[in-house]
Amino acid sequence: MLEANKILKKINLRPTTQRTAIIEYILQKHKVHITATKLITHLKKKKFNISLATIYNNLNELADKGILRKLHVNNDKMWFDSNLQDHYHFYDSEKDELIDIDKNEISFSKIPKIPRGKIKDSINIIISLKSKN
Amino acid sequence: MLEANKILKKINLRPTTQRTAIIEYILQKHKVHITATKLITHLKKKKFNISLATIYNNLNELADKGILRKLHVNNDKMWFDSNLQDHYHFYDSEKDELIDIDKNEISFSKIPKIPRGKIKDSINIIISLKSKN
DNA sequence: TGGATTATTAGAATGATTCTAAACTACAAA
DNA sequence: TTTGTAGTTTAGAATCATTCTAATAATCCA
Ligand SMILES: [Mn+2]
Ligand SMILES: [Mn+2]
Ligand SMILES: [Zn+2]
Ligand SMILES: [Zn+2]
Repeated sequence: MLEANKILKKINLRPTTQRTAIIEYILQKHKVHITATKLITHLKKKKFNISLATIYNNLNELADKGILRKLHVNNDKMWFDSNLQDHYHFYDSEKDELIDIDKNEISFSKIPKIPRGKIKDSINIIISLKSKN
Repeated sequence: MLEANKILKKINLRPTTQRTAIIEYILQKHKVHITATKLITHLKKKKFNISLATIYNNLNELADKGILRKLHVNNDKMWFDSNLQDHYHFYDSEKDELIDIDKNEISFSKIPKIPRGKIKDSINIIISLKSKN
């Protein structure tokens, strides 16, 4: 059984050709940052036909099941991240590309006091890059 | 001359009633995080009529002139921040509200190596909050 | 194998933002 | 003051990412 389909079985989703294609893309690259548009473009280039709605349905479903994580980078589009570790990102705006920053590449010597009655839900750190002059 | 209009004169924009209203709102609260929709709702409540296009035109123009800063929080909408200091944010998703974190409330004991050929453009830190239990 | 459940899809709907082009206003030169 | 011009506002259309709808198709398992 395909690795992709083992994953689908584990999370109780039927192994359709569309899902398998999406998951195989994710597995192949191991650590992926992808958007719906980038993914459909990639698949269409490989002559694999799929609708945009299916891409969204599945990326969101995989995020719900904890296989992917959703990232807000800028207001343009939703990113899906296959790296499930705690980590942060560089954003290369010229290439429109995210680069992982391992959790232990950043450490804090001082962290802010959380407002009372609240607890931390998630920390999002994005370091935007530009070209050296 | 109104404080708002002094600002407009300094940045070479004509003091229209719409602009004056927008800037007065920003000044009154001193440190503001606002979105276009929140602002138009506020102004309409005060019986001040203005079009959404004008809100966007002006918030963007003020951002261009360095009077406001644009913030990406999530993909829903653009935020405009009147706090020009280097700082970070808590995001209270229940209230849909941003809270400033002063630059010196966070310090780093380790910072990641910037990829070669690139330099840091901006650092964006958002700590999303949820209610305790 | 049949029927229920789940999935895919095209196209419509939604929401934020920008664009267009026409009407209006501020400003300053005469 | 008047008036021409550049700058501004506006309604509504356009755009783009995303979600929804409801019809069709595939998967599953009794
Ligand atoms: Mn953006
Ligand atoms: Mn969002
Ligand atoms: Zn990542
Ligand atoms: Zn702020």
